[in-house]
Amino acid sequence: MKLLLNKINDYINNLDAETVVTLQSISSEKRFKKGEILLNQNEVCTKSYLINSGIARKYYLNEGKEITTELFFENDLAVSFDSYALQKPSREFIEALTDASVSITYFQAFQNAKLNHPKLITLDLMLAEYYAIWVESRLFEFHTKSATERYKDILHKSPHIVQNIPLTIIASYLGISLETLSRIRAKI
Amino acid sequence: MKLLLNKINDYINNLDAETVVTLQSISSEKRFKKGEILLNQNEVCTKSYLINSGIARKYYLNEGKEITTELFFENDLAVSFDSYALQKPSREFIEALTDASVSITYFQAFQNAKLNHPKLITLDLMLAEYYAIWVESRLFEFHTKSATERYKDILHKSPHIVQNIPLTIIASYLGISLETLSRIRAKI
DNA sequence: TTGTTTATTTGACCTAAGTCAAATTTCTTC
DNA sequence: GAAGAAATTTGACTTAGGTCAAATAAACAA
Repeated sequence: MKLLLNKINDYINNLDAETVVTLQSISSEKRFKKGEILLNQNEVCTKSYLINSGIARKYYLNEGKEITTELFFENDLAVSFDSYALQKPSREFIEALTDASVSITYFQAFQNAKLNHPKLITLDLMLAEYYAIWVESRLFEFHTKSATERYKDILHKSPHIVQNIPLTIIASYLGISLETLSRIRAKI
Repeated sequence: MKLLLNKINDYINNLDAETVVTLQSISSEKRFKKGEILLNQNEVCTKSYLINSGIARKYYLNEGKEITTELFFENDLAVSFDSYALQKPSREFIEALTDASVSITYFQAFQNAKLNHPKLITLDLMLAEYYAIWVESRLFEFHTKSATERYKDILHKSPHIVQNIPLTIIASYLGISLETLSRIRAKI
Protein backbone atom coordinates (compact mmCIF):
# COMPACT_ATOMS: atom_id res chain seq x y z
CA MET A 1 0.00 0.00 0.00
CA LYS A 2 1.21 3.44 -0.85
CA LEU A 3 1.38 5.85 2.07
CA LEU A 4 2.84 8.60 -0.07
CA LEU A 5 -0.45 9.27 -1.85
CA ASN A 6 -1.29 12.90 -1.27
CA LYS A 7 -4.46 12.38 0.67
CA ILE A 8 -3.09 9.74 3.04
CA ASN A 9 0.19 11.56 3.44
CA ASP A 10 -1.63 14.80 4.29
CA TYR A 11 -3.82 13.00 6.77
CA ILE A 12 -0.84 11.44 8.54
CA ASN A 13 1.04 14.74 8.61
CA ASN A 14 -1.91 16.47 10.22
CA LEU A 15 -2.45 13.98 13.02
CA ASP A 16 -2.36 15.56 16.47
CA ALA A 17 0.86 15.12 18.41
CA GLU A 18 -0.71 12.77 20.90
CA THR A 19 -1.90 10.35 18.22
CA VAL A 20 1.53 10.39 16.61
CA VAL A 21 3.16 9.57 19.93
CA THR A 22 0.75 6.69 20.41
CA LEU A 23 1.52 5.37 16.93
CA GLN A 24 5.23 5.53 17.65
CA SER A 25 4.80 3.83 20.99
CA ILE A 26 3.23 0.78 19.34
CA SER A 27 5.77 0.54 16.51
CA SER A 28 9.28 -0.87 16.52
CA GLU A 29 12.04 -1.08 13.98
CA LYS A 30 13.42 -4.33 12.61
CA ARG A 31 15.98 -5.15 9.95
CA PHE A 32 15.73 -7.99 7.47
CA LYS A 33 18.41 -9.49 5.25
CA LYS A 34 17.83 -10.01 1.55
CA GLY A 35 15.82 -13.19 1.07
CA GLU A 36 14.40 -13.26 4.59
CA ILE A 37 10.71 -14.03 5.01
CA LEU A 38 8.64 -11.44 6.92
CA LEU A 39 5.40 -13.40 6.67
CA ASN A 40 4.97 -17.06 5.88
CA GLN A 41 2.14 -18.81 4.10
CA ASN A 42 -0.46 -20.14 6.58
CA GLU A 43 0.76 -17.73 9.23
CA VAL A 44 -1.74 -15.09 10.40
CA CYS A 45 -0.57 -11.60 9.42
CA THR A 46 -0.61 -10.10 12.92
CA LYS A 47 1.66 -7.18 12.03
CA SER A 48 1.93 -4.49 9.41
CA TYR A 49 5.35 -3.68 7.96
CA LEU A 50 6.11 -0.11 6.97
CA ILE A 51 9.15 -0.12 4.71
CA ASN A 52 11.73 2.45 5.84
CA SER A 53 14.34 1.33 3.34
CA GLY A 54 14.82 -1.58 0.95
CA ILE A 55 12.39 -3.56 -1.19
CA ALA A 56 9.98 -6.39 -0.39
CA ARG A 57 7.39 -8.38 -2.26
CA LYS A 58 4.24 -10.36 -1.58
CA TYR A 59 3.71 -13.64 -3.47
CA TYR A 60 1.90 -16.95 -3.41
CA LEU A 61 2.60 -20.37 -4.81
CA ASN A 62 0.55 -21.58 -7.77
CA GLU A 63 1.36 -25.02 -9.15
CA GLY A 64 4.82 -24.73 -7.65
CA LYS A 65 5.47 -21.31 -9.15
CA GLU A 66 5.88 -18.07 -7.24
CA ILE A 67 3.34 -15.46 -8.37
CA THR A 68 4.23 -11.98 -7.15
CA THR A 69 1.18 -9.88 -6.27
CA GLU A 70 2.66 -6.69 -4.84
CA LEU A 71 6.01 -4.93 -4.63
CA PHE A 72 6.86 -2.73 -1.66
CA PHE A 73 9.27 0.20 -1.70
CA GLU A 74 10.12 2.93 0.78
CA ASN A 75 7.02 4.25 2.60
CA ASP A 76 4.83 1.39 1.45
CA LEU A 77 2.87 -0.54 4.03
CA ALA A 78 3.26 -4.28 3.54
CA VAL A 79 0.55 -6.69 4.70
CA SER A 80 -1.25 -9.69 3.30
CA PHE A 81 -4.53 -7.81 3.18
CA ASP A 82 -7.18 -10.46 3.82
CA SER A 83 -5.01 -12.21 6.38
CA TYR A 84 -4.48 -8.93 8.22
CA ALA A 85 -8.06 -7.64 8.00
CA LEU A 86 -9.68 -10.94 8.96
CA GLN A 87 -6.82 -12.27 11.09
CA LYS A 88 -6.88 -15.57 9.27
CA PRO A 89 -3.99 -17.65 7.82
CA SER A 90 -2.27 -16.04 4.85
CA ARG A 91 -2.11 -17.56 1.38
CA GLU A 92 0.74 -15.20 0.63
CA PHE A 93 4.35 -14.84 1.67
CA ILE A 94 6.10 -11.52 2.26
CA GLU A 95 9.82 -11.58 1.49
CA ALA A 96 12.66 -9.02 1.57
CA LEU A 97 14.14 -8.63 -1.92
CA THR A 98 17.00 -6.53 -0.55
CA ASP A 99 18.27 -5.82 2.93
CA ALA A 100 15.48 -3.78 4.49
CA SER A 101 14.56 -1.72 7.52
CA VAL A 102 10.93 -1.95 8.55
CA SER A 103 8.61 -0.41 11.17
CA ILE A 104 6.45 -3.11 12.66
CA THR A 105 3.04 -2.43 14.23
CA TYR A 106 0.93 -5.21 15.68
CA PHE A 107 -2.64 -5.49 14.42
CA GLN A 108 -3.97 -5.84 17.94
CA ALA A 109 -2.04 -2.83 19.26
CA PHE A 110 -3.40 -0.76 16.39
CA GLN A 111 -6.96 -1.93 17.10
CA ASN A 112 -6.54 -0.90 20.73
CA ALA A 113 -5.08 2.45 19.76
CA LYS A 114 -8.11 3.12 17.56
CA LEU A 115 -10.35 3.02 20.65
CA ASN A 116 -8.73 6.15 22.07
CA HIS A 117 -7.71 7.83 18.83
CA PRO A 118 -10.65 8.12 16.44
CA LYS A 119 -8.39 9.57 13.76
CA LEU A 120 -6.73 6.20 13.47
CA ILE A 121 -10.08 4.68 12.53
CA THR A 122 -10.37 7.12 9.67
CA LEU A 123 -6.78 6.33 8.69
CA ASP A 124 -7.60 2.63 8.72
CA LEU A 125 -10.60 3.24 6.45
CA MET A 126 -8.53 5.37 4.08
CA LEU A 127 -5.91 2.65 3.81
CA ALA A 128 -8.52 -0.01 3.04
CA GLU A 129 -10.16 2.25 0.46
CA TYR A 130 -6.92 3.06 -1.30
CA TYR A 131 -5.88 -0.56 -1.30
CA ALA A 132 -9.23 -1.54 -2.87
CA ILE A 133 -8.76 1.16 -5.50
CA TRP A 134 -5.23 -0.02 -6.21
CA VAL A 135 -6.36 -3.64 -6.64
CA GLU A 136 -9.16 -2.41 -8.92
CA SER A 137 -6.58 -0.72 -11.12
CA ARG A 138 -4.51 -3.92 -11.24
CA LEU A 139 -7.63 -5.89 -12.19
CA PHE A 140 -8.40 -3.35 -14.90
CA GLU A 141 -4.96 -4.00 -16.41
CA PHE A 142 -5.54 -7.74 -16.50
CA HIS A 143 -9.12 -7.39 -17.68
CA THR A 144 -8.49 -5.26 -20.73
CA LYS A 145 -4.81 -5.04 -21.61
CA SER A 146 -2.33 -7.24 -23.45
CA ALA A 147 0.99 -8.35 -21.98
CA THR A 148 2.83 -5.66 -23.96
CA GLU A 149 0.48 -2.94 -22.76
CA ARG A 150 0.78 -4.08 -19.15
CA TYR A 151 4.55 -3.94 -19.39
CA LYS A 152 4.49 -0.49 -20.98
CA ASP A 153 2.17 0.71 -18.24
CA ILE A 154 4.48 -0.25 -15.38
CA LEU A 155 7.37 1.13 -17.38
CA HIS A 156 5.64 4.51 -17.36
CA LYS A 157 3.80 4.46 -14.05
CA SER A 158 6.30 2.51 -11.94
CA PRO A 159 9.75 2.76 -13.52
CA HIS A 160 11.33 1.97 -10.13
CA ILE A 161 9.91 -1.55 -10.51
CA VAL A 162 11.59 -2.15 -13.85
CA GLN A 163 14.83 -0.65 -12.59
CA ASN A 164 15.15 -2.69 -9.40
CA ILE A 165 13.38 -6.00 -9.77
CA PRO A 166 14.60 -9.14 -11.59
CA LEU A 167 12.67 -10.03 -14.73
CA THR A 168 11.43 -13.34 -13.35
CA ILE A 169 9.56 -11.48 -10.64
CA ILE A 170 8.28 -8.75 -12.98
CA ALA A 171 6.99 -11.42 -15.37
CA SER A 172 5.00 -13.17 -12.65
CA TYR A 173 3.73 -9.79 -11.43
CA LEU A 174 2.47 -9.11 -14.96
CA GLY A 175 1.05 -12.61 -15.30
CA ILE A 176 3.23 -13.59 -18.26
CA SER A 177 6.13 -15.96 -18.86
CA LEU A 178 9.72 -14.85 -18.45
CA GLU A 179 10.43 -15.53 -22.14
CA THR A 180 7.49 -13.46 -23.31
CA LEU A 181 8.61 -10.55 -21.15
CA SER A 182 12.11 -10.80 -22.56
CA ARG A 183 10.69 -10.68 -26.10
CA ILE A 184 8.48 -7.71 -25.30
CA ARG A 185 11.51 -5.83 -24.02
CA ALA A 186 13.52 -6.68 -27.14
CA LYS A 187 10.78 -5.27 -29.37
CA ILE A 188 10.07 -1.98 -27.61
CA MET B 1 -20.60 -5.70 -2.58
CA LYS B 2 -22.11 -8.56 -0.69
CA LEU B 3 -23.97 -7.63 2.47
CA LEU B 4 -25.00 -11.21 3.11
CA LEU B 5 -21.52 -12.29 4.16
CA ASN B 6 -21.81 -13.68 7.67
CA LYS B 7 -19.66 -11.13 9.39
CA ILE B 8 -21.26 -8.07 7.80
CA ASN B 9 -24.73 -9.50 8.10
CA ASP B 10 -24.19 -10.23 11.80
CA TYR B 11 -22.84 -6.77 12.35
CA ILE B 12 -25.85 -5.14 10.71
CA ASN B 13 -28.28 -7.34 12.60
CA ASN B 14 -26.70 -6.37 15.90
CA LEU B 15 -26.80 -2.63 15.37
CA ASP B 16 -28.61 -0.78 18.16
CA ALA B 17 -32.17 0.31 17.38
CA GLU B 18 -31.24 3.96 17.25
CA THR B 19 -28.57 3.43 14.61
CA VAL B 20 -30.98 1.38 12.54
CA VAL B 21 -33.59 4.13 12.72
CA THR B 22 -31.00 6.66 11.61
CA LEU B 23 -29.98 4.46 8.70
CA GLN B 24 -33.59 4.13 7.64
CA SER B 25 -34.17 7.84 7.97
CA ILE B 26 -31.43 8.58 5.44
CA SER B 27 -32.50 5.90 2.94
CA SER B 28 -35.31 5.92 0.42
CA GLU B 29 -36.68 3.40 -2.01
CA LYS B 30 -36.64 3.84 -5.75
CA ARG B 31 -37.66 1.62 -8.65
CA PHE B 32 -35.81 1.28 -11.91
CA LYS B 33 -36.97 -0.25 -15.18
CA LYS B 34 -34.85 -2.78 -17.03
CA GLY B 35 -32.16 -0.94 -18.97
CA GLU B 36 -32.31 2.24 -16.87
CA ILE B 37 -29.03 3.81 -15.81
CA LEU B 38 -28.53 4.33 -12.06
CA LEU B 39 -25.13 5.95 -12.45
CA ASN B 40 -23.61 7.48 -15.55
CA GLN B 41 -20.00 7.66 -16.61
CA ASN B 42 -18.40 10.95 -15.50
CA GLU B 43 -21.07 11.45 -12.89
CA VAL B 44 -19.91 11.45 -9.24
CA CYS B 45 -21.33 8.44 -7.38
CA THR B 46 -23.02 10.41 -4.58
CA LYS B 47 -25.34 7.57 -3.57
CA SER B 48 -25.13 3.90 -2.70
CA TYR B 49 -27.74 1.54 -4.10
CA LEU B 50 -28.82 -1.42 -1.99
CA ILE B 51 -30.60 -3.89 -4.24
CA ASN B 52 -33.93 -5.00 -2.73
CA SER B 53 -34.98 -6.93 -5.79
CA GLY B 54 -33.82 -7.32 -9.37
CA ILE B 55 -30.36 -7.39 -10.93
CA ALA B 56 -27.92 -4.62 -11.86
CA ARG B 57 -24.41 -4.41 -13.23
CA LYS B 58 -21.45 -2.08 -13.25
CA TYR B 59 -19.50 -1.64 -16.50
CA TYR B 60 -17.18 0.65 -18.38
CA LEU B 61 -16.48 1.30 -22.02
CA ASN B 62 -13.22 0.09 -23.50
CA GLU B 63 -12.62 0.71 -27.19
CA GLY B 64 -16.35 0.98 -27.68
CA LYS B 65 -17.09 -2.28 -25.87
CA GLU B 66 -18.93 -2.66 -22.59
CA ILE B 67 -16.79 -4.46 -20.02
CA THR B 68 -18.85 -5.63 -17.05
CA THR B 69 -16.96 -5.42 -13.75
CA GLU B 70 -19.55 -6.40 -11.16
CA LEU B 71 -23.01 -7.96 -11.00
CA PHE B 72 -25.44 -7.00 -8.26
CA PHE B 73 -28.21 -9.21 -6.91
CA GLU B 74 -30.57 -8.97 -3.96
CA ASN B 75 -28.84 -7.56 -0.84
CA ASP B 76 -25.81 -6.38 -2.76
CA LEU B 77 -24.67 -2.80 -2.36
CA ALA B 78 -24.00 -1.19 -5.72
CA VAL B 79 -21.52 1.68 -6.03
CA SER B 80 -18.68 2.64 -8.31
CA PHE B 81 -16.14 2.20 -5.55
CA ASP B 82 -13.47 4.79 -6.31
CA SER B 83 -16.02 7.34 -7.44
CA TYR B 84 -17.97 6.85 -4.21
CA ALA B 85 -14.98 6.74 -1.84
CA LEU B 86 -13.19 9.71 -3.37
CA GLN B 87 -16.30 11.54 -4.63
CA LYS B 88 -14.80 11.95 -8.06
CA PRO B 89 -16.31 11.32 -11.53
CA SER B 90 -17.00 7.68 -12.28
CA ARG B 91 -15.39 5.72 -15.12
CA GLU B 92 -18.15 3.16 -14.72
CA PHE B 93 -21.88 2.98 -15.39
CA ILE B 94 -24.39 1.22 -13.20
CA GLU B 95 -27.37 -0.18 -15.07
CA ALA B 96 -30.49 -2.18 -14.16
CA LEU B 97 -30.49 -5.52 -15.99
CA THR B 98 -34.06 -6.23 -14.87
CA ASP B 99 -36.75 -4.13 -13.24
CA ALA B 100 -35.34 -3.42 -9.80
CA SER B 101 -36.19 -1.95 -6.42
CA VAL B 102 -33.32 -0.20 -4.69
CA SER B 103 -32.67 1.55 -1.35
CA ILE B 104 -30.74 4.73 -1.97
CA THR B 105 -28.52 6.34 0.66
CA TYR B 106 -26.61 9.53 -0.06
CA PHE B 107 -22.86 9.46 0.58
CA GLN B 108 -23.03 12.77 2.44
CA ALA B 109 -25.93 11.70 4.64
CA PHE B 110 -24.03 8.55 5.54
CA GLN B 111 -20.89 10.55 6.36
CA ASN B 112 -22.97 12.78 8.65
CA ALA B 113 -24.62 9.80 10.29
CA LYS B 114 -21.19 8.33 11.07
CA LEU B 115 -20.42 11.35 13.26
CA ASN B 116 -23.12 10.38 15.75
CA HIS B 117 -23.09 6.62 15.22
CA PRO B 118 -19.59 5.19 15.58
CA LYS B 119 -20.84 1.73 14.62
CA LEU B 120 -21.45 3.05 11.12
CA ILE B 121 -17.75 3.88 10.85
CA THR B 122 -16.89 0.30 11.61
CA LEU B 123 -19.50 -0.82 9.10
CA ASP B 124 -17.96 1.46 6.50
CA LEU B 125 -14.52 -0.05 7.16
CA MET B 126 -15.87 -3.59 6.97
CA LEU B 127 -17.50 -2.84 3.62
CA ALA B 128 -14.28 -1.39 2.21
CA GLU B 129 -12.27 -4.35 3.51
CA TYR B 130 -14.63 -6.94 2.07
CA TYR B 131 -14.75 -5.13 -1.24
CA ALA B 132 -10.93 -5.09 -1.39
CA ILE B 133 -10.88 -8.82 -0.60
CA TRP B 134 -13.47 -9.49 -3.29
CA VAL B 135 -11.50 -7.55 -5.90
CA GLU B 136 -8.36 -9.44 -4.83
CA SER B 137 -10.15 -12.71 -5.51
CA ARG B 138 -11.21 -11.46 -8.95
CA LEU B 139 -7.64 -10.43 -9.68
CA PHE B 140 -6.42 -13.85 -8.57
CA GLU B 141 -8.73 -15.46 -11.15
CA PHE B 142 -7.34 -13.30 -13.94
CA HIS B 143 -3.76 -13.65 -12.75
CA THR B 144 -3.59 -17.43 -12.67
CA LYS B 145 -6.55 -19.07 -14.35
CA SER B 146 -7.52 -19.86 -17.94
CA ALA B 147 -10.81 -18.78 -19.49
CA THR B 148 -12.25 -22.27 -18.98
CA GLU B 149 -11.26 -22.32 -15.32
CA ARG B 150 -12.71 -18.87 -14.73
CA TYR B 151 -15.99 -19.97 -16.24
CA LYS B 152 -16.08 -23.17 -14.18
CA ASP B 153 -15.39 -21.13 -11.07
CA ILE B 154 -18.36 -18.81 -11.48
CA LEU B 155 -20.44 -21.84 -12.44
CA HIS B 156 -19.67 -23.33 -9.02
CA LYS B 157 -19.35 -20.25 -6.85
CA SER B 158 -21.98 -18.02 -8.47
CA PRO B 159 -24.46 -20.19 -10.37
CA HIS B 160 -27.04 -17.39 -10.13
CA ILE B 161 -24.86 -15.39 -12.52
CA VAL B 162 -24.87 -18.10 -15.19
CA GLN B 163 -28.60 -18.64 -14.72
CA ASN B 164 -29.69 -15.04 -15.03
CA ILE B 165 -27.27 -13.08 -17.14
CA PRO B 166 -26.92 -13.05 -20.95
CA LEU B 167 -23.75 -14.63 -22.30
CA THR B 168 -22.46 -11.41 -23.82
CA ILE B 169 -22.30 -9.87 -20.36
CA ILE B 170 -20.83 -12.97 -18.72
CA ALA B 171 -18.13 -13.11 -21.41
CA SER B 172 -17.07 -9.52 -20.78
CA TYR B 173 -17.18 -10.15 -17.01
CA LEU B 174 -14.78 -13.07 -17.55
CA GLY B 175 -12.61 -11.07 -19.94
CA ILE B 176 -13.14 -13.37 -22.93
CA SER B 177 -14.94 -13.16 -26.26
CA LEU B 178 -18.53 -14.27 -26.63
CA GLU B 179 -17.51 -16.97 -29.11
CA THR B 180 -14.89 -18.42 -26.78
CA LEU B 181 -17.41 -18.56 -23.95
CA SER B 182 -19.87 -20.33 -26.21
CA ARG B 183 -17.22 -22.92 -27.11
CA ILE B 184 -16.25 -23.43 -23.48
CA ARG B 185 -19.89 -24.15 -22.65
CA ALA B 186 -20.20 -26.60 -25.53
CA LYS B 187 -17.19 -28.55 -24.30
CA ILE B 188 -18.03 -28.86 -20.61
C1' DT C 1 -48.81 -17.54 -35.62
C1' DT C 2 -45.55 -15.43 -38.19
C1' DG C 3 -42.17 -12.34 -39.07
C1' DT C 4 -38.33 -9.77 -36.85
C1' DT C 5 -35.02 -8.80 -33.78
C1' DT C 6 -31.68 -10.51 -30.48
C1' DA C 7 -28.89 -14.18 -28.48
C1' DT C 8 -26.07 -18.06 -29.22
C1' DT C 9 -23.45 -21.40 -31.84
C1' DT C 10 -20.37 -23.05 -35.37
C1' DG C 11 -16.67 -22.75 -38.90
C1' DA C 12 -12.33 -21.12 -40.82
C1' DC C 13 -8.52 -18.80 -39.99
C1' DC C 14 -5.12 -15.81 -37.29
C1' DT C 15 -2.24 -14.13 -33.45
C1' DA C 16 -0.56 -13.48 -28.75
C1' DA C 17 1.55 -15.85 -25.61
C1' DG C 18 3.19 -20.41 -23.65
C1' DT C 19 6.65 -24.29 -23.46
C1' DC C 20 10.95 -26.54 -23.78
C1' DA C 21 15.65 -26.37 -24.95
C1' DA C 22 19.82 -24.16 -25.82
C1' DA C 23 22.76 -20.13 -26.05
C1' DT C 24 24.37 -15.93 -24.06
C1' DT C 25 25.12 -12.51 -20.83
C1' DT C 26 25.67 -10.83 -16.19
C1' DC C 27 26.74 -11.47 -11.37
C1' DT C 28 29.26 -13.68 -7.59
C1' DT C 29 32.74 -15.60 -5.18
C1' DC C 30 37.03 -17.40 -4.47
C1' DG D 1 40.19 -12.36 -13.20
C1' DA D 2 38.59 -17.17 -13.88
C1' DA D 3 35.03 -20.60 -12.64
C1' DG D 4 30.55 -21.31 -11.57
C1' DA D 5 25.92 -19.80 -10.83
C1' DA D 6 22.12 -17.09 -11.94
C1' DA D 7 19.63 -14.11 -15.06
C1' DT D 8 18.30 -13.13 -19.61
C1' DT D 9 17.81 -13.93 -24.49
C1' DT D 10 16.87 -16.49 -28.65
C1' DG D 11 14.94 -20.30 -31.51
C1' DA D 12 11.49 -23.69 -32.83
C1' DC D 13 7.22 -25.22 -32.07
C1' DT D 14 2.43 -25.51 -29.77
C1' DT D 15 -1.86 -23.80 -28.05
C1' DA D 16 -5.46 -20.86 -26.04
C1' DG D 17 -8.13 -17.60 -27.36
C1' DG D 18 -9.36 -13.82 -30.81
C1' DT D 19 -11.69 -12.23 -35.16
C1' DC D 20 -14.88 -12.19 -38.85
C1' DA D 21 -18.61 -14.25 -41.14
C1' DA D 22 -22.41 -17.13 -41.43
C1' DA D 23 -25.86 -20.25 -39.47
C1' DT D 24 -29.19 -21.43 -35.91
C1' DA D 25 -31.99 -20.75 -32.08
C1' DA D 26 -34.60 -18.15 -28.88
C1' DA D 27 -37.39 -14.23 -27.57
C1' DC D 28 -40.70 -10.95 -28.69
C1' DA D 29 -44.04 -7.98 -30.93
C1' DA D 30 -47.78 -7.46 -34.09
